[in-house]
Amino acid sequence: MQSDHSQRPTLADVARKAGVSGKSVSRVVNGEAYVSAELKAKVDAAIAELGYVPDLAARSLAGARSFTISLLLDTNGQDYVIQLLEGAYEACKLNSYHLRIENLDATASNESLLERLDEVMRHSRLDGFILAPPFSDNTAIMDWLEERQVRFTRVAPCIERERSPCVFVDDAAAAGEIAQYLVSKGHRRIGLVNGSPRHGAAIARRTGFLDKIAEIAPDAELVEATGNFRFEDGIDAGKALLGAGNPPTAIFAANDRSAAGVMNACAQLGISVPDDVSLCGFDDSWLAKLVWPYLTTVRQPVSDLGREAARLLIEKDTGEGAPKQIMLGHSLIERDSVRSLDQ
Amino acid sequence: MQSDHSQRPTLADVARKAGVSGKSVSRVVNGEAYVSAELKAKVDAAIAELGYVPDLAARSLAGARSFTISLLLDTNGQDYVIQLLEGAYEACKLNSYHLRIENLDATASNESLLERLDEVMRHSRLDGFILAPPFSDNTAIMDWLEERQVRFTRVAPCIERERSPCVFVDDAAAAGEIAQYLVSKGHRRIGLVNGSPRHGAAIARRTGFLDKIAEIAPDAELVEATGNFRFEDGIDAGKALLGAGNPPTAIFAANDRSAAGVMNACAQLGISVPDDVSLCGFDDSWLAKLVWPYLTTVRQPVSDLGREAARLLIEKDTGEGAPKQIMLGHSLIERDSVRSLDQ
DNA sequence: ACGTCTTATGTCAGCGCTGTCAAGTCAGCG
DNA sequence: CGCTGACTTGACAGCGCTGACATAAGACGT
Repeated sequence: MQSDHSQRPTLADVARKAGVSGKSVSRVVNGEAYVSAELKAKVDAAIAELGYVPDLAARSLAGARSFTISLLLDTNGQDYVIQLLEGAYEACKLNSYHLRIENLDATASNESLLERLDEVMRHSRLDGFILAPPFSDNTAIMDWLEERQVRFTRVAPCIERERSPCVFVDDAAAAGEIAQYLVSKGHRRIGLVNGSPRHGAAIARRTGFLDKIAEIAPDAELVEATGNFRFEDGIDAGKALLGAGNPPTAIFAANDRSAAGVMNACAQLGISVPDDVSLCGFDDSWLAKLVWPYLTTVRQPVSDLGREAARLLIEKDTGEGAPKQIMLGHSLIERDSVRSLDQ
Repeated sequence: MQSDHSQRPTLADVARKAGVSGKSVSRVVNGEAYVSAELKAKVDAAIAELGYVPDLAARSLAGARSFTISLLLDTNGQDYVIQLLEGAYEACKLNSYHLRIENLDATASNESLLERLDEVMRHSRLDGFILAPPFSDNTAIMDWLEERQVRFTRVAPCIERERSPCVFVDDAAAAGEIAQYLVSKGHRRIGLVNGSPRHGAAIARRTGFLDKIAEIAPDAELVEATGNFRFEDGIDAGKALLGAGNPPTAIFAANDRSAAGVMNACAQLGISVPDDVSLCGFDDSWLAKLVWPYLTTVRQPVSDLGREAARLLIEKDTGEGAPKQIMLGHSLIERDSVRSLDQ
């Protein structure tokens, strides 16, 4: 019944076909040193012919590595989660790794987070962790991991970037570009909807925005509103900013979600975007095209962030002198929510 | 260096502590038959004391099962993906299973889908698949899987439900409830924004809605618009429905996303929701609370669907006479996008 | 010519578990 | 009272791979 039990060729099959020892095949597969080009060629040929794929279970049982990494994130209300996942998965697939998702509640106490982590660790062998925001800035988790000598990489950390391999975008520069863009469109009275003070990224975006404005248009008026990255915050901020006298001609919201909120406030107030007020978001999440007009925003290469973070973790062995901190580029996505005042 | 190499207790440790053979521990862990209560008690005590957790890698290497299942879905534009994932993950975690995500492009040809599946199968041992929409209605995939005797369960299938274990909600009944609700609010001129004809669910929703209207308010006027579940479709449909003379007083869109599109069309047309037109969506996805006013919609217990689908797959052994087709309840979520005409 | 180091390949045990088979125990039964 | 068959437990090989170690063949220095 189970005799057909997966015809998958084994390492031994490859060895037989190539006329070498099993260990040699293993060496080739793992890219170990001291393998002659000739032997490698023979083995590679046999592998290709048989369509051999190493068995993960056997590898992790026999060796020190588990070929499994874990992604720590909070799916709650985060629009980039899927893209992050996609990127990380891709990198894992490419390297024959498993990816485990660990969905934690970012608002939970550090103790309960660590407890959960402990549970995770004792339930499966893990080669390392990817820390997604806001865990990428959680020093308690980093301490805990380091203490246990567990490797980890971080996505979009804002603090202690040299503490681990990490990938990020330059939030401040990106926000600065938005500032530059709005100023170039003639805006001089600008509203700013801030993000959660718990996210370092929110602070970087604010600072980058403000600094750039001060640099290129010191005469500009700025009005800030507090926020927390949520849709409702955007609504409130939008009402606060636009309901008062002398409203700004443009608003920059720290993420797309709160920008969508601002847009809704506009709809409620009978204000037209972009005719009456221009609007910029941040993230280029799927939300940016679920509002009308489509949102001008900054694209973060989120799936690339996920992919690179996974790659950094996986390639610890191979990756040698490569820089451990990777900054990825962002780009301003011009859509329809900003209008020029110069005409 | 690697001497501390995970203190995880092994089956042998448990056996020693309990004074029984390793095989007996294995029997208890796997809930096999022919184990005396006495032995089970001893073993359970030892397991608890040691905090023993079976090693997945060793289990799958030694046994026939891999303790890994795969979830086939298309993340593209689907708002329920994360919830589905969460549910499936939870069930897996609970049973010490691994979950692999396979993200396929639903618009690809069946050949390329099957090719991809083949690749997936030869790269990892898999105990089975969960087919999410629209793959849950793909007979080519089902044929292929059955041919290879690979087990699978389906989420929200619309055709051949008895063909495999599956979980679903009664789309037709849910749409009928929306119909009833709108009629009870006094609406008699109603618009319908249809979903993708490729999704069986879209057809069920339409039929359920129409049938119920015919039953309880045969005098009602219905206007249909084609759609494809997308935001843009909602915009187009909304404009078509509301731009013409004698517009409907209420609109039912086949999913939240296109409902959001309708809402945008309203904003563009200067039509107020719900004052000028009432609006219902379907899914209760995140989007329902990312529009203003919040969307009245039908909640599908998506994460439960995921969880149950995984459970059905995992418990094939244990689950005996249990029904293989599970229908989960839906519920109408009344928010702010519908108004009563009776006052 | 001989030891020594580097390179290249092979042998073999064993990771932690389960499948198979064997070996017991004990009830019921002719 | 011995025998069948349903239970209950254990011994042991081996899943597919890698780590540790052994071995062998040049390269090099003295």
